[in-house]
Amino acid sequence: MVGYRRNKWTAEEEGALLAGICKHGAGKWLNILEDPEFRPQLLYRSNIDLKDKWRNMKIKEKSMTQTLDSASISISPCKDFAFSK
Amino acid sequence: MVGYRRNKWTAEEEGALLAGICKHGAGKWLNILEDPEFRPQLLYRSNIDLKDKWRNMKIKEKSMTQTLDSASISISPCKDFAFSK
DNA sequence: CTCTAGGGCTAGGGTTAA
DNA sequence: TTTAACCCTAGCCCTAGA
Repeated sequence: MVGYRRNKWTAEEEGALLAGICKHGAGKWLNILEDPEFRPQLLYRSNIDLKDKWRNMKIKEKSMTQTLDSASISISPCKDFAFSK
Repeated sequence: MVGYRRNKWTAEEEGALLAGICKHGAGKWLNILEDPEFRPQLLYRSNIDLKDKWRNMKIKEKSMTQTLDSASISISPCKDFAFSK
């Protein structure tokens, strides 16, 4: 379509997504979107966008795993986020 | 949820569902499931699964209808199945 | 309470822009 | 060629009403 452009994810959006996953769980995309805690940062994203982004982030992480393993480093997806239950 | 996987329908399962519908009628999902004639092929399906699959099959058929119409072809859902009343 | 009907949402394969 | 972003839709969930 004319004027169409891809919308790249910002660091802020990624942070809101990760925090949302930690709070609601992966797969609860609409819950994350509707949470007042994350909605402001994710206004221009759909639940499908969240799902697709999480998949891409997991792929990226997986491609880094071997490097991290060899350095004895492990990642905890939620350790950097504080949120209300 | 953890460990969750999609369960794609096999040709055998679809055949059992169609034969079950021809024998018991669409909507009689539990009757179909409990029929010894079809239960073996549908062991890992719920009555809700049957309902959802039938809906999807109807959607597929509808999307083919125009093509078939233009070729003057009609489909009889039960013609390929023999069963005991 | 159980079962079905139909709307709603997700998972994963597929496609495309860059 | 690679891949993040986006599309398609079968499969699964939620729940009102019978």
